[in-house]
Amino acid sequence: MPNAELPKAYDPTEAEARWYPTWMSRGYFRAEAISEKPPYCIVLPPPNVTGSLHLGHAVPATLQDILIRWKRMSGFNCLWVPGIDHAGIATQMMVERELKKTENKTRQDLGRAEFLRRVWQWKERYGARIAEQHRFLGASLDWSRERFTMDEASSAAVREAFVRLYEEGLIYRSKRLINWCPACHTALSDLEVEHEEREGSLWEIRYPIKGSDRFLVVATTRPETMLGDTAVAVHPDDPRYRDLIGKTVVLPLLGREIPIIADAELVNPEFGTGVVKVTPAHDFNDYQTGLRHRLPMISIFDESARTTREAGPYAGLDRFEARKRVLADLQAQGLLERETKHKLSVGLCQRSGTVVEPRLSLQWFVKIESLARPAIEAVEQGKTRIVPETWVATYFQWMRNIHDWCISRQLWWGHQIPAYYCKSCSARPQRRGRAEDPTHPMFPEEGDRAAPIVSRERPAKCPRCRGTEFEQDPDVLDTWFSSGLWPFSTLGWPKDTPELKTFYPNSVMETGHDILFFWVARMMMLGIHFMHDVPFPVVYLHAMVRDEKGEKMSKTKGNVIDPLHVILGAKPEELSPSQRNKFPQGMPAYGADALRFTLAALMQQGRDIKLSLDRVDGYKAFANKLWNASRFALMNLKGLEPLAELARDADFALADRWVLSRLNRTTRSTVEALSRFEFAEAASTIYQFVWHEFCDWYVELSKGPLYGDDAQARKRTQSVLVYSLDQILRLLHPFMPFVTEEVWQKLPLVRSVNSIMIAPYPVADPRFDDSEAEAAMAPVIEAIEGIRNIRGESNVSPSMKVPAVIQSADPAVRQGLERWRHYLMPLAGVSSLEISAPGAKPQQAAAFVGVKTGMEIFVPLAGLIDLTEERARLAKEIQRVDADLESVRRKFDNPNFAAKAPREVVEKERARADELSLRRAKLQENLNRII
RNA sequence: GGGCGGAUAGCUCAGCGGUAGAGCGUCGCCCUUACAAGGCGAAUGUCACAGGUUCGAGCCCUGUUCCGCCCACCA
Repeated sequence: MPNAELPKAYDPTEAEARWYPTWMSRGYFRAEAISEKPPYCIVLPPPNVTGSLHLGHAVPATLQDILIRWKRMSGFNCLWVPGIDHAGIATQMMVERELKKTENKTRQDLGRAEFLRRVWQWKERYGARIAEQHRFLGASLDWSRERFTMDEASSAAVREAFVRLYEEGLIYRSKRLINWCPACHTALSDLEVEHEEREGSLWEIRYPIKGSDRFLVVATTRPETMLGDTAVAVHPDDPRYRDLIGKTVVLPLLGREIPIIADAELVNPEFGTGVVKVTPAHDFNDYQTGLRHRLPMISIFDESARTTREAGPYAGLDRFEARKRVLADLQAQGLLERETKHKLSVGLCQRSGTVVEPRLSLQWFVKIESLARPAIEAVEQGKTRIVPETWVATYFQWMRNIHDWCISRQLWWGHQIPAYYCKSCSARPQRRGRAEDPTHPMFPEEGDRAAPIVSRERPAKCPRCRGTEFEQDPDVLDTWFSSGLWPFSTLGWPKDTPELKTFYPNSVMETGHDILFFWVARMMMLGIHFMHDVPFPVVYLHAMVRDEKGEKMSKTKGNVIDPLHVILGAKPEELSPSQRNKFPQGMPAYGADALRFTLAALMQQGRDIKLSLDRVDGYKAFANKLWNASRFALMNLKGLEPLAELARDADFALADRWVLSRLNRTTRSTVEALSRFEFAEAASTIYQFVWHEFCDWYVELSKGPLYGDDAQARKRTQSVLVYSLDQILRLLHPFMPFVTEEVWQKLPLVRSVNSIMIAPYPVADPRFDDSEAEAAMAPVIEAIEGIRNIRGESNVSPSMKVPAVIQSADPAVRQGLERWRHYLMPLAGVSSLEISAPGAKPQQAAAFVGVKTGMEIFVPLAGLIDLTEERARLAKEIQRVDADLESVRRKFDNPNFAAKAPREVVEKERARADELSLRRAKLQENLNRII
């Protein structure tokens, strides 16, 4: 029989390499555009093409594959869309960095077209790598529908969305103060700015009042921006300064005369000196103040945050150098009153870490309010449910305070904005490298003088002057603009495709909570706007993977783990230094199944999970356990015909009924947990059953009939074994696709399909629920455990059989034990078993008293047991029972307990008190016997 | 400044009103013919602190202390 040749240990690497290509070539991953089956669709959050995947990416791949495989086996027409995100700014930076390193060139050296060619090369390289990593994870993605955010179809969707929003007045161009990264030379959205608390200073500076020898003392954390001050503000009700409102101060260093204004919004009279310098072009508060008071706006920094000629004698300096010079000169002129330590929060560019500089510039925006409102309502009305619910408040808080979205980026890699400037009649788009004309500040309400033509295609003729030469807006769109269309752009939108009809809305959005705003919120807004329906009824937000110390995985920290290293193993030289420390011999191949099961098992609904490779090792052992249980079965199936179905009316033995009942309950709990996205619950339910019920008990109990003479009992046991394994494998398949397929193929089953991945998912069948069998097994298990306890405590070798005496006052317990004594004896290692009503107790025997049934178990071990130890053991047991008794008594000592607590509870406690008293009495009796 | 998590066994975490649990690790006995990646047994907790509600509180409420995260234009 080939089965006997099964190796003792499961080799994941070998099996995993075989199955993925098989499944793929048979087309199991492909969805039908039109089908009788109910649709189920998930779009994979497209990973950034900045590099290869790290272990964090294995989470969405695993969880979504679990859902997809479960639903596919449950009869759904499943579509799981693979894709990759061009990740504009991030990828451009990676390629620029590589270019600098390998060729010592900048993107400007190459020019836009050549640089883009290089980025596309990068995309091909890492895109392929990412797809490969997903395949090794076992992700059953429909590769025939793989997409990229910058492929032609996605680009068409982006242009369509942009033009429609523009025509609806929801996209506009405006000169505003935006977040600018002086290193990346681009605008950023609010979300792309990360805040960090830093130690800084608060400087107090004297501004001389014109025509007086008095000063106004302003407080600032950024003294260099005074070069761009166009006013000084005080609170209108501040008695200290009321008389100065409307007067003029002379800006130190530059000598510019600026007004003293009153502004209740900007100024908090309690803070600092109660006087605020106003720099509208370099601070968001000051900008608003500037708009309110129509102040001039002077840009003193260029795109690299170096001072412009507006800074007069300070022109041409880096902003931090400018600060030093300004402070030194103020000091020299005696205008610096004092410096105090001050904590402040600085904005940093998410990608480069550079301190962001607010900057006045012409950008494209999405008018957000009318898009946000329906997205808020959808969650309020439960059209989209957020799981875990704790994120709902966060979603609302952000959505209700949302600002217009700056979507233009001064980058090369991305979707170029479909706006065209006629070369002959309209003003050219402004060059952003130049400082804006300070004497003619452009206010948003003044509109856009250089109105472009916004169009899906490059226009043929200018409608104003008939010109035919156009220049396309050089800017590209924020990466998240195209991602926001993903749930429908991947299905063919704006074309009216069958896929769109079948799979929109998607079934669930499964992603990390870190991109709730970046991505989920935008999909909600754009999905509802363009498709008139929410993009998905459920958002499941998973926790973030951290390393075992709880730190974020990042390349710079060197704690990123390549999922392929975990799956396939890695040589020492392939590992990062910190990993090599832990794995000096290299990383072992844990296999995709073990990795996936670990991620599922750790996926509690917290904020983050700490991944330890020791856990992966534990679940690798689980795969091996399953393998060996199957191997045991296969070695003992001689004579069994391939199993079609388990006869429900067979004359099952207690163990059969018990395991079928437990299996059935496991099936029910697993499906319920999956329905609630409780991956950890589902995984541990199966784990617990497979290892600690099926393997520990049923497999052991099956040895009797399998090795015995009763042919009918053998056949029945074989059938239950095969049936149970079949169910277990199918239950487990979404979590551990490879080992389950590998084993399932070897089982003698009558199959209607030739892969487990398209076999039906188990359904709980109430007819298998058998509380009676479970109750009947309880005393058997208790007796076995009691005897094992005695043996273990006395260090009796497993090979040594011992006699046992069990006494119970309950005739039903006695009967059960008598009937199933052939279960008890081999599992407890008992040579002779005597079952009786309580009576004379054997001499020289160790004793154990059952917790629930109160049965007394005696193992006469004359000469083997150490009486001192036995005494200590019983005494300790009594102590423990006393503690429990004490806590129960305390309840009854309180008269309110019996009066107010529910009757069931009181009864339960009373029964428990009786049980405990009985147990205590017997333990004491046995203790006395020894003494 | 606002908001949200977390604090339970050595470690990682379940439990969220009625007998404190799991996995890993630790300790003992075992190569018992599926599995030593294994079997059997054992030990281990002022459930962060202080109040309150309740017959009864890791669990609910209030406050405190730490740790972490998110949002926010107070110089």
